[in-house]
Amino acid sequence: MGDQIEKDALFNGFAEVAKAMANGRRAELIDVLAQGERHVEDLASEIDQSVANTSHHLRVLAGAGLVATRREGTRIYYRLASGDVERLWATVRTVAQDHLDHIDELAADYLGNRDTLKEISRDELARRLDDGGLIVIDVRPEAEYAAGHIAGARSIPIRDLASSVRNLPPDVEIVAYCRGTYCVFADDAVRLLNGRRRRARRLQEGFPEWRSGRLPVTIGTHP
Amino acid sequence: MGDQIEKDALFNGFAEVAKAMANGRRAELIDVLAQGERHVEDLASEIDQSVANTSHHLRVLAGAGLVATRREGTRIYYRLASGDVERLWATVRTVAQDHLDHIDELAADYLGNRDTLKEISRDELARRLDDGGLIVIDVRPEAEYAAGHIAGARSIPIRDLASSVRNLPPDVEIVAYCRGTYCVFADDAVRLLNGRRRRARRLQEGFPEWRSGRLPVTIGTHP
DNA sequence: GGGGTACTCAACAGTTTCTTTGATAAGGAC
DNA sequence: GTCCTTATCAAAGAAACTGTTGAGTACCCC
Repeated sequence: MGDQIEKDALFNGFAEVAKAMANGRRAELIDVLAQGERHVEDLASEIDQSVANTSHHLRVLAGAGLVATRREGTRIYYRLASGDVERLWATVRTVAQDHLDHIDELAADYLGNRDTLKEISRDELARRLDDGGLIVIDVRPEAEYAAGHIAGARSIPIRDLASSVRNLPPDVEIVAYCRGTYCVFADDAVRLLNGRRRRARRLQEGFPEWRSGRLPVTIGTHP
Repeated sequence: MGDQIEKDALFNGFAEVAKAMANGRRAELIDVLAQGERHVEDLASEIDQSVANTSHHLRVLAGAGLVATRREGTRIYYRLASGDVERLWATVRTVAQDHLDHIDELAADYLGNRDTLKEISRDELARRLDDGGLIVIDVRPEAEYAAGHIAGARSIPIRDLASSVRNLPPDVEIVAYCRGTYCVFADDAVRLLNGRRRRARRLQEGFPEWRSGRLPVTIGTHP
């Protein structure tokens, strides 16, 4: 017991988990899967990769135990293996944000300037949900809305928002949310709505944080 | 804003953090550094690698912002950059333990059979520290004891334990602790003590968990 | 059973990472 | 200033990883 080779093997085992996340495309997959389960073809188009490559990366994630699968006919649905994996991904983002010098710059390049965007915190939204006088829109792809969304939110994927603005009642404040702090959908939604002279704010966090905070969630699409 | 190339770059950034932990030797370094700061030569002998290779891995960790340094004469001391990094390492271990099929086997190979070893929880030890009637020994290397240890614990590195048993008062229960759940030092200590007909238990967690639980800690060696 | 869809597997070339070796820099002792 | 210790750097071969291509397998519908 306690010899060097076995110690190395054990720590290599721990490193396998990190290795599974150690690729940008796999990180994207985990970020998407944190929203809810999706099938392979869907995931491939989401991360803009070939199905074969996406499948390959998903197998790597499955090999490290980070994701699990379910078959439904010809489709295979992948999901995160547990809330621990979600927590791991959140911790990686936190450490990157706090300690990696250039992550702010990369985030700014991707997200653009957020200074002019109004925000609302999770807790404030939770309070004001009951009061009414507020419309919450989920601007993620429909599949993610179906897999779970903030109770009372309406699904308007960001691609459809421009053509759907007219259907939103005027003079009511709108809150848009998406996958999380590093997701651009809600930003784009608020910018678009502001351009149409609507009052709009962005939820600071995303759906995974809302769900893990045990705030009210609905699963499935409404009739 | 929001284009694919920039999105990929951002997620590659997040993946850098995971990549930094994605090597068994670097995982060992993080595990040792979670105990407190150490200099390079010391770390090299701890993980049984050349100084050059250890230095190389430490530069990788520093590049990802996971460790920070301090110079003291010719020595350079490395430490974890923050409690976030400690938390990240703990989360990786948790996920590996819960989701990686063969980690139990690897742990068993390294640690041996723990069935016959008595344990004590962190909370129970914290309660019984005040009562007395208990000796706590820190069986990690001296440098780790010096960097911080459980208040009231005595430093007896595992290598010195066999020759120091006679100095421990008889008929008093002994609690041994080390780096954490996957550290073998306390196991070996309890086995050795049991062999000498002493009552001994192993602290379930290690020093990092004790410290992050805000339980009483002392820094430095005693006169 | 035939044909189509959804996904995985195997092989391959290009790239990156790991460890070792030997050289170089920075600081302290004399 | 010279020598010694400590740590980093540079180069190089071996090993592992990435993304693509084309073949193969599982399931469904007819």
